Amino acid sequence: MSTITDVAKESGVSIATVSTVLNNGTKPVRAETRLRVQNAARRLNYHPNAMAQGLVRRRMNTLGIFFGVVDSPVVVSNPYASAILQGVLTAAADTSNNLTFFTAPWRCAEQSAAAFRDRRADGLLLIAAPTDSDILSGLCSLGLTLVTIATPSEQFGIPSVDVDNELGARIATEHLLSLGHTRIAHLSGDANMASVPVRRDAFVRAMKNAGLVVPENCIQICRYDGSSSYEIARQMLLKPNRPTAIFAGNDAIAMTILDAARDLGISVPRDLSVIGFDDIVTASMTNPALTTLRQPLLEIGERAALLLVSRIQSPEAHQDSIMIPPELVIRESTCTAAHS
Amino acid sequence: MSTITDVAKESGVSIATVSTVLNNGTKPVRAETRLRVQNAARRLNYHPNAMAQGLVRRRMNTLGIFFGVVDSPVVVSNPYASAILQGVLTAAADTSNNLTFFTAPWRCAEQSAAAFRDRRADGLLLIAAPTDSDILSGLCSLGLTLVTIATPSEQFGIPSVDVDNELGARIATEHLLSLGHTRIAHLSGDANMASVPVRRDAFVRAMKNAGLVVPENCIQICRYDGSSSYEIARQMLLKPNRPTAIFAGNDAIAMTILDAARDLGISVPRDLSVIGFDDIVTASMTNPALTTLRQPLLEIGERAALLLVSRIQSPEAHQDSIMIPPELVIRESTCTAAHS
DNA sequence: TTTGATAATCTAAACGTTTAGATTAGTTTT
DNA sequence: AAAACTAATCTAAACGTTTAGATTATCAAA
Repeated sequence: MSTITDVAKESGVSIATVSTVLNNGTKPVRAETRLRVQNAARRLNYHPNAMAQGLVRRRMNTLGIFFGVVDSPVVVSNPYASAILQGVLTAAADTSNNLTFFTAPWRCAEQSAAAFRDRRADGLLLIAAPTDSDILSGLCSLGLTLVTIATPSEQFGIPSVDVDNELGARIATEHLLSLGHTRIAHLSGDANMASVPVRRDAFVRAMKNAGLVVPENCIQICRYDGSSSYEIARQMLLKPNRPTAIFAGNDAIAMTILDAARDLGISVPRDLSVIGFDDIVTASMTNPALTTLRQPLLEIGERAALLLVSRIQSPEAHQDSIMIPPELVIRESTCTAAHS
Repeated sequence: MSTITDVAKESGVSIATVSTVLNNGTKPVRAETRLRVQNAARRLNYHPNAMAQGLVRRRMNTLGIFFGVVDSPVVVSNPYASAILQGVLTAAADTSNNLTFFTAPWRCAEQSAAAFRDRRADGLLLIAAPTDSDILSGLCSLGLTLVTIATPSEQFGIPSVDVDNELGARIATEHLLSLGHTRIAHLSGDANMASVPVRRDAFVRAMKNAGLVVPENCIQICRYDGSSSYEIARQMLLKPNRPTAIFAGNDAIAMTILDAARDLGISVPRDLSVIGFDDIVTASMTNPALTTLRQPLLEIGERAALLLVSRIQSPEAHQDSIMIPPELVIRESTCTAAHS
C-alpha cells in the first residue's frame, strides 16, 4: 500500500509538495508539477493514511456514538434506537463524517470512560444513558465534545436533543380526558430512564388540572422494551374497577396492553382506550392501530448529529439544547369513554 | 489531554518504560517502577491516542461496514439490514472491536474506492452490493481484508456469508406444490440483487421438477423494499386465470401482496396462498400472519464479522464462504389449494 | 548585470505511540 | 576484585502525515 513518500519519489518532488498538491494547499505549485503529482498519486492508487492524518490534524472526520443501555448491540433491533441511528447516519453522511460505534459494554466510569478519550472520534453522541449509571458524569468529566439524546445533561453544560416529554404526556392525558375518561392509568417505562418521571409527573399534573386524582395503583413502572408490562397490565385489567383508559409509557408497552386486553376479552377501544408514545413503525400495524404521540426520531438523530458537528467546529460557542414537540396521531385504539 | 510524555515526566522514567508497563510488555520492569507509572497514568487520566497507536501497530481494533445500497442511511430502517447490523455489532463487541460505518455514498470505483484504503478499519464488511455497480470489484482490487454478506464474491477470492437462496426458494416452492397449488407466481426483488436470479431459477426448476411450467407473465420483477409490488400484484390478481399461490421474493413484497389481495376482496389464504422470504420481525404481525422462510439474520451478521476478524488475524489462511440454510416457518398465509 | 521581489520547492519538526537495540545497574561466579 | 551475566532502563528510529520556515529558482525593474 503506497505512502506519500512513494508518490513523492514517483513524481520526483518532496513529500511536502505532494501534500500541498493533494490538499489544494495555499502555497502556489507549478501547474506541471501539480499534474505530475496527481498522476503519480493516481497511478499508485494512493490514499492518505487516516491515522497519520488524524495524528497531526487532530481530526478524524468521524462521529462517535454510544448507546447507554445495558446491551448495546440490541439497540439496533429496538425501533426507537434504530430510527435515531438512521437520522444520525444521514447527518453524518451529509457532513462527510463517518460514524463509529463504541461497542464495549459500560462497566463503570473508572474502567470504561478512558477508552472514549482515544481521539478516534472527533465528538460523541450519547444516547439514552440510564440515570442510575455513571455514564453521563463519567463521559462529561473527560472533556469530550459531547451531545446527548434523551439524556438531560444541561447540568454538565452539555446540550441535549429530545422530544418534549412533558408536553407529550400532557397531550396524551388531555386527549384521554377530552374523550370523557376519568379512570386513567399510566404504565411507565424503566425507572432509570430520564423521560419516565417527566412523563409520569406531567400525567399526574394534567389529571390534577382536570380536577381528578389518579386512582390507587394506577401508576405502575414497567420496562420500555415491553418485557414486563403484559403481566402488569393483566393484573390491572382484572381489578373490579379497572381503568377505562391507559396512557402507556411508549408504544412497546402499549402493544403489550393491547395483547393483554385481547386475551382478557376486553375490547379496545370500546372497553378500554390505549395511547402510546413514540410512533414506532409497527404502531400502525397493530389491531386496533395504535393512537400515539409521534416523536420525530429521524429528526432528533439528525439534529443531534448536526449539533455535534457544529460543536466540533466551534468548541467555544455555546449551543442550546433542543426540545422537539411530539405530535398526536389518532388511530383506532382510543375513543369516547363508555357511560358507566 | 495528557500524553505518554506527561506520564513519563510525572513518574520520572522514559516513555519507553511507560509503554512497556502500560502494555504489559515482555521486558522486565521493577515492581516499584511499575506502580509509580500506573499511578501517574491514573492520576493524569491517561489513555493512549488511538491514531498514534494505530500508526505504529497497524491495527485499529475496528471493523468497517458498508452497505452497498443506494442510500446507505436508509439501511437502518430496513429490517433486514438492521438485523444483520445487530449481529455484526454483537460479534464486534465480543471481539473487542469498534465498528465504523462508512457513510459516503458510492459514486464509482475510481472516485469512491480509495477512501476505504485509509486504514481506519482493519477490515471491511460489505453488505448487499448491487450486481450492476462496481462496488465489489472496486473494493476487491484494493487489497483490503474483506468479507461480504449477501454478495457472492468467490470470484475475487473473498469469502461471503449468505443464506442458501437456492434451497430456500426450492423449499418455498415445494411447500406450495405440496399444498396442491399448480398455478404459482413469483414476484422477485430488484433485478440487481444477487439473490434474485438464484431464487427465481430455483423456483422455475422446482416447478419443472414437478412437471409444471410457470404460466405466462407469472414471474415479475419488483423491488425488495416493496415499493413497486402492490401494483404489480394487483394487475396479476385481476387477470382471469390468476395464480392460486405466490412466492414473494421477500417479506416486504409478500406484505404488499397481502394488501393488494385484501383490497381486491381476495381472501388469503383461502383464495390465494402467499409465502415470503426473510422472516423479518413484522412477518408475524400481518393479518394473516405470513408463512415465510426464516433467514437467521443475526447469525449471518455475527458469523460474517467473526470471519472477518479471523481473516484480519491470519490474512494468509484461506477461509471458506458460509451458506446458511433457511427454515420454513408456516403461519397463516398458505393453505391447501381450493379445487377448481 | 545586479538587485529585489516573488514563485516554487524543500528541509525539518511535530503529532503520540511502539520497539529494537544500547546502556547502565545489580548480582553472581570465579 | 574482576569477569560475566542478567535485570532494568533508556535512546532513537519508525509509523505517515502536515506545515512553518528556509532555500532556491525565476523574472522584472533598476
